Amino acid sequence: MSNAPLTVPRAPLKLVPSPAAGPADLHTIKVACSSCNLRELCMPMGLSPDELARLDEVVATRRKVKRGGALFRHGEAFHSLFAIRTGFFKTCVTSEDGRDQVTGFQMAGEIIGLDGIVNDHHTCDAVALEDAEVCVMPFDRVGELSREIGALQHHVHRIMSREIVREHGVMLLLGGMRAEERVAAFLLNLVQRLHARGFSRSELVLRMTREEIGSYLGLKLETVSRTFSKLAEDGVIEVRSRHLRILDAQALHTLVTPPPCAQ
Amino acid sequence: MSNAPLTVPRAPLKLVPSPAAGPADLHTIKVACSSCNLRELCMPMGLSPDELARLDEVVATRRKVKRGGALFRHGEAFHSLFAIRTGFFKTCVTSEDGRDQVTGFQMAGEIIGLDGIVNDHHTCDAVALEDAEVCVMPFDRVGELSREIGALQHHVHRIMSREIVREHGVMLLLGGMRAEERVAAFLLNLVQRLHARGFSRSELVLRMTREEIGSYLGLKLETVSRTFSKLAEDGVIEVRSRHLRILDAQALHTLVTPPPCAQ
DNA sequence: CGAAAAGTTGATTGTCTTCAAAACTGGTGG
DNA sequence: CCACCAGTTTTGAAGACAATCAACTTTTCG
Repeated sequence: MSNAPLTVPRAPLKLVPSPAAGPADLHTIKVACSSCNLRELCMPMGLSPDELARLDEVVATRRKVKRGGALFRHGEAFHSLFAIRTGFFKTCVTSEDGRDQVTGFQMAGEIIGLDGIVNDHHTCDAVALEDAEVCVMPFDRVGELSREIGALQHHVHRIMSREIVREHGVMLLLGGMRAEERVAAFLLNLVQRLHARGFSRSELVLRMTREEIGSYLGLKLETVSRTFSKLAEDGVIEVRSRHLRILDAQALHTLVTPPPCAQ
Repeated sequence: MSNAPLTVPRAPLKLVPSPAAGPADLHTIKVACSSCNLRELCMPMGLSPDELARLDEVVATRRKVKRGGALFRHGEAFHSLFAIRTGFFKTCVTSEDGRDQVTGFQMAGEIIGLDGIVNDHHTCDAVALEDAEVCVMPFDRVGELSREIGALQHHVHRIMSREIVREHGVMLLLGGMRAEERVAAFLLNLVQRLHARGFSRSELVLRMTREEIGSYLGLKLETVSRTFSKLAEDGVIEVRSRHLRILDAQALHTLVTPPPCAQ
């Protein structure tokens, strides 16, 4: 089996390379995964040229989603997985009594829609937090091609497994951490993923509101705001509305992983 | 307070059908999924006789795990998925600083080990809460057969998707519910799954400690205990150590889904 | 520009945790 | 068979943390 490193160090990709689509209708444009610079984020590696060419068959179309718009909503029929090309999404589940819980924030190269497989219906909403574009990958086609390309099959399994492991991490966070630790873990995770995509290791723009962060972290928006202020006071971060700079990454790490004696 | 003894009949229905194994070493016995009465829980349905026969190739061996023993631990190499034949497991993740979080409780017919796929290493521990037996399904073999049997491929996808959706539910619970709601949701989920396996709809034996319940629900063990006591006081449940009876399922449901006005 | 949305901050309340002690359970060996 | 012991569970009292309520400021966007 591949002994790729556990955390995949990604070369700083230059993202959002002006799709150069021209005036044609984007919804019908054929997109070549084989020439997409996000490939290494959402597609398997080490394919033969032939397999690479076949991979292009997976993506049927692209689809644009305006900021605030939904890529899918819970209850809708499930047909496709979506690979984010540009933009930023949140996914959230809604309980029967109307409570809302953000289950994740997704960015370029990540796959959403996995929740819909089990019952052929989406069980959460995927909402764009900024104008976005996704690759539509009909799940039937993914399945067919998986049967022929072993690497793709394994890749699909890995993506789903990764999501399960990610959610374990969120459960750890929600289950036992205090507000400051949650926020620190959130920021570190976000900036790490952004850095893997070629962005700064210390500066980021929050695409979501305090309320959405709070929902994700199991906190109220006031608590998120207060925690930001506290961290800023301590010189750990610098916040100006949605622009955030990490001044002391080490301090954030220490917050997430307090020394055993310090508890 | 306690009138009738809270004894839960072991598998009144079809489960655990006297393995008919004979004296041979169980670890080398070939188990036929095609004749396993848990098949409908862990295997796809609607297969042809031929496919059914081939399915038997998936399970290599069985493995017994004593109460308190680990089926696998985080860090161990991943080779196989496990289908629980008998017994009861918990899975838990451990953060760097030693914090522990139970991520789920698993019973007969459920699949564990999915977390190991992404990095070829398990990321959580699976510990038996009572003597247990599992079917060992080498993941390579699952993959191979999936390529040939479409229904199996889809089934694997569904199982992983189901786990993702389940975890969404846990996030909803951990993110926003109060102690009483969490405990109510936990009990309803547990008894529902037990009922699907032929057990009582209202009586159950908790295989885990208050502390393990608390870890799963993001509460301290004292809070779990207090909440049980409170629910018992209110006549919603009856608890005697690990034997529990649900007296008012409707009340539990109402707790989990409070009327919109009660926000 | 002006209204609405988002964010900040303070005061107070409520829920859960923490600390502590006692009671119970189930298993073991005398 | 019973006594005993460790682990588990219950319960009480006090304290901590985040939620809530509220007022105000800033930012965003039509």
